[in-house]
Amino acid sequence: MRAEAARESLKSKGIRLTRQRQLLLDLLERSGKHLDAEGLYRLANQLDPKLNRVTVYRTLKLLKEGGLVDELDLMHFEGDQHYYETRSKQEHAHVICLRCGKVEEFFGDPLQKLRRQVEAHFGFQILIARTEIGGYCAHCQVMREQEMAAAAEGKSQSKPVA
Amino acid sequence: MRAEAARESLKSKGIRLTRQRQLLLDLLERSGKHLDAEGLYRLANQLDPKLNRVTVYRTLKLLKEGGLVDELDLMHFEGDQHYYETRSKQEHAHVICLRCGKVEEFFGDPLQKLRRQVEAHFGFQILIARTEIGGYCAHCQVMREQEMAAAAEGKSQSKPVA
DNA sequence: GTTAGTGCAAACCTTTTGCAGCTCT
DNA sequence: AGAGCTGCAAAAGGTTTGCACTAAC
Repeated sequence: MRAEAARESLKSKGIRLTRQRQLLLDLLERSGKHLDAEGLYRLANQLDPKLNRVTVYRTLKLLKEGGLVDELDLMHFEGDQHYYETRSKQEHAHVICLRCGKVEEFFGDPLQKLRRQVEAHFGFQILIARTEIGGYCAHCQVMREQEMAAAAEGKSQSKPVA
Repeated sequence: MRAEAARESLKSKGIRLTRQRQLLLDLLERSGKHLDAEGLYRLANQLDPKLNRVTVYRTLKLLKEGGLVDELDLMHFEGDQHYYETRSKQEHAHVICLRCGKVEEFFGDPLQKLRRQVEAHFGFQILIARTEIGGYCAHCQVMREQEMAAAAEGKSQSKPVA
């Protein structure tokens, strides 16, 4: 259904819906989100071993320019690559745990309010908005405390606490 | 004043305040914000021709890890480099015009509200938050309309509007 | 005097480009 | 037929690393 819309959108711009592009678009929509170019390439390459990494980059660029996918950085948790997600849902922020890498999505009115205020305040026409939040998830906050305690103990090994 | 705090913060971590680091920190604080590594390098290099690009990268990494500077992407308007600003002011969003590249800063309560909601909703401990908004500034909206009109006319040159 | 930091060169990773051949329409 | 697209190889842009030398504490 979503895929249909995408296809229409591309066709209307005189962009060819080749076998490779269908594959990539499908994978982006199906597979859990936040794939980077390399990840998408690996998935695609399993299904079509001839498909080239360059085609992935070119297709992602195309979809991004066409407004069909959004580009994310996810706080560069793993490196400097970009991640992509289909522009399906409502606007949301990405919340990334800097310890375990888990990504949560947050929907909420502050995002819409922010958008409206920026438009009003600057007379700005918003095309893309991206909010990324980094920190520690509930689980990793606990883990970190343990890690810190362990590290402190390790340090005072030769001079144990009285 | 700000510089002092930064120096203290570094010293307390046993990090040496070398000539190069002082220079870079000063430049980051003085010069208008949103410098990327290369821009900072060029500024620094004029004052100390021996200072190496690598030192800039290493120092930026250090300052980022120490929470003294924030890293921005600015929607990758000019490329895939990162930009840096000292963590002086209150939290703000960056609003980037995708035509002229101008960067505005937006302060406003939606940002704090968002932060509080995310913390409450996920039990998340936020370390960094980044909001970047891309689109067209008031001025460029007008320019774009003119450009579009001109382009349309160019296209229909051989077949002018009746 | 130690330990941390610098400079230099070279490597690295991600992404882009040039070009010849292939493929949709 | 012809514009658009792909694959391959090679280059580019941004950043990191290994190592010997230097400087801060």
